[in-house]
Amino acid sequence: MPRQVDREARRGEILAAAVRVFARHGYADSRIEDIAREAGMAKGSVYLYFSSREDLLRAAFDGMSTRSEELIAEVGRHPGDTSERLAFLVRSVLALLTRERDLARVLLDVWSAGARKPAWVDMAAFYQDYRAAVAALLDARDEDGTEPSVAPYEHATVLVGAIEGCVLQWLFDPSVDLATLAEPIVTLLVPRTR
Amino acid sequence: MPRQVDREARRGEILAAAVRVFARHGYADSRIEDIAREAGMAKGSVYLYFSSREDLLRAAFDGMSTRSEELIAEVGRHPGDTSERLAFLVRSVLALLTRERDLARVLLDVWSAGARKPAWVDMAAFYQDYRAAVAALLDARDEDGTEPSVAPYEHATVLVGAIEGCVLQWLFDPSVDLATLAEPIVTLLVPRTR
Amino acid sequence: MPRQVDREARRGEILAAAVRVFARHGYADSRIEDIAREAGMAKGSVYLYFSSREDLLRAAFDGMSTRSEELIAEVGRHPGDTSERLAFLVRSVLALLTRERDLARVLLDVWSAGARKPAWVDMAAFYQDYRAAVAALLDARDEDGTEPSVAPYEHATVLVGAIEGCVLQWLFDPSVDLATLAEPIVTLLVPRTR
Amino acid sequence: MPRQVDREARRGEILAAAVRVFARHGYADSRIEDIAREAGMAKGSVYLYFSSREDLLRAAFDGMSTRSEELIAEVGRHPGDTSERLAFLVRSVLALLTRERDLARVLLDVWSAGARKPAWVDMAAFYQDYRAAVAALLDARDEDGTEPSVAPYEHATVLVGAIEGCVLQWLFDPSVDLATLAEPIVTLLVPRTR
DNA sequence: TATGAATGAGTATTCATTCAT
DNA sequence: AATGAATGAATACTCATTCAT
Repeated sequence: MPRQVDREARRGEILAAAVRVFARHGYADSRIEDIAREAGMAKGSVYLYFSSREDLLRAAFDGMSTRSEELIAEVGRHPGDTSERLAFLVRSVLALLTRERDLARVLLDVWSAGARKPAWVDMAAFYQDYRAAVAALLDARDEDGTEPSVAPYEHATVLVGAIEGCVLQWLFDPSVDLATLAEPIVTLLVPRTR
Repeated sequence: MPRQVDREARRGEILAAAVRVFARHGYADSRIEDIAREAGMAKGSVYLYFSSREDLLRAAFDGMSTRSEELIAEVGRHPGDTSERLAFLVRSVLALLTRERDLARVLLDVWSAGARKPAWVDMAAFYQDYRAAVAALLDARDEDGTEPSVAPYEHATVLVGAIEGCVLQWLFDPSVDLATLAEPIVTLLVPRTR
Repeated sequence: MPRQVDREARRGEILAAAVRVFARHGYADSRIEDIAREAGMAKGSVYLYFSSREDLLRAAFDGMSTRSEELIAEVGRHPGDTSERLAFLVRSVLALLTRERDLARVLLDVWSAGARKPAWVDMAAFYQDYRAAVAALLDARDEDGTEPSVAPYEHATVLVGAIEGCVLQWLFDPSVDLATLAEPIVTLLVPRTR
Repeated sequence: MPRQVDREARRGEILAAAVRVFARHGYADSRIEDIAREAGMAKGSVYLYFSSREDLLRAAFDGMSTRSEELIAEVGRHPGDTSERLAFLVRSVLALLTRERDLARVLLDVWSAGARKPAWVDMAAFYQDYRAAVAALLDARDEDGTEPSVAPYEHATVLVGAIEGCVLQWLFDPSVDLATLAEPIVTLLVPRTR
């Protein structure tokens, strides 16, 4: 019997290596061989777990999107009113990306690749869901009937945009302190519950 | 010097063709031959005006950044108080990108490539200048000494981020109406002058 | 020695599986893994019985050539005169290949590989022996001293060629009825004993 | 303007080089690089004229089949009765292959590849046409109403088979004198006109 | 014996760039 | 200036074979 292997664990190791390499050189300049070396194995072994180089990038995106969805689900269980929940979301997302800097850097490649291949990764759906979740929270806040100055869906678009746009700036320029930006975003874009 | 004029015009045609091709397939999947064909000339001729494929992407970015800088300069000459100037900036940027959709799509590739090669295109500097200009406007507004709830530079980061983040969402999903998002951004993030 | 018997049986199973796979996809497009799966075992196990992929093809050829030699030997024991013996040979060969269609299809690969590697499989010797056996039969018929219109060895070459050439056509086109071709070959190429 | 090139001539040179290389090592063991070197050019240049390695093999077959068809057409214009025409066909085919030994050696690869990929090269159709042409000649001979001992189509199959089968033996064993075999084949398989 | 995970040599193909005309 | 034929470096992926268990 051959060496017993935990396929999922092995897959995870390779993916983690790939994320590190993608973060370092960018997807376009990352060679399968680099990834294999980073994972401490031979080129061919990568293909036992991933069907192609592109498959690795997709898996990286899947990981991110899964985490995001978990985060959004967690927000629903967060104590406090909707303002507090939105604040929690903003802080959590930025904290997550600050922590997982490599994953965040890969975002740039995922964005670029995802925009061209809707069949490959449904970026549109991902952001639609994201906006919808935020809009639902914003809307809940207005149950009292007060008319907000900005419609919830547009407000959600701007809030989501501000998060992503701050991440973008941080990726280009590490002197931008991402974690610290949570408070300005909350202050400016999360309406206080009356 | 008619030769000189010709040369610039030819360069412009090629760059425009490149932008169309990049927008369609993405930089990674755009071949020099595609660009030459789109520009109605032979492959080799492209090299008489651009030194490499990457040079075309850089030129596309240069075009964008020049336009942005012009826009920012224009903002300074815009009549009205700082709130109106900021509103004008937001509207102008979004209108520009809505109009130049191809250029906007190339942004994804520029971001991705720019993040890896600081020497190639100084994305950090570009956004630093962008933020600085916005922060200056925000700061001007507070000359009276009132303490704003969010420091100007952070506020600028969030405002710039919101713009870029809304563009991002629009690029993935054309059902997001970019031009229309100007008002929510203005309402939410441009402080009204007292 | 039951172990020994087991071993031979196992080898036979694998070889049979290989022949089926080779017949289906051709040697060039047959993977060791396909053969192992067809034989109901793991890839590595194949190597316990055959030293390489090529070894399987050689073994397939060996099987065919052994059968052919048996057939030729049997012809010597066949009752009747030489005409009848030759007729029996033609019919037997064509019947054998009709029955073992998979083996026949592998012939194409064996021919192709065999022509390049004399050391690997001695195709030249095989056909030399084949022709010699047929020529001997043809010659025997002429013991009376009558001069035949075609020398025995050349006649044998044409007869063997006709058999192989009919097989070839049948392999390309199943609508060619191989078994039925035995009679035309016999009529045209096996001289009647006077 | 770039160097002027006769595309057809260049294609021909490369194909000729490919045939030499295929003849030497067999298709399976021929590298594109070997072919390029044999043709005195760089690897990439081969792809300016042929879309793939397989395309080269197909082109080799196309060349052969075109020549064969020309030969068959020529037979129709050959003076003499049908016996003489058939004899001419047999002699011409064997002379052609004797002359073009490299092309003949590639036959083995073409047979092997062609049998697996009907869409790629229609071997069945090629031999059907071949048989039909020969059968037509055999049939013409019987216009007087005499019943032949073997039906024309089967006779044609055997005659075509004998030719191919002799070629096969010659390919394995150069001591088989192919050109010389024309007479035995004619004597044995081409019915004399009464 | 049997297994199947791991290996890494091997190669077809692509395409940016060059340069002779 | 313009062309497009030629180049050859670069690389994803395959798969026969090995070997630890």
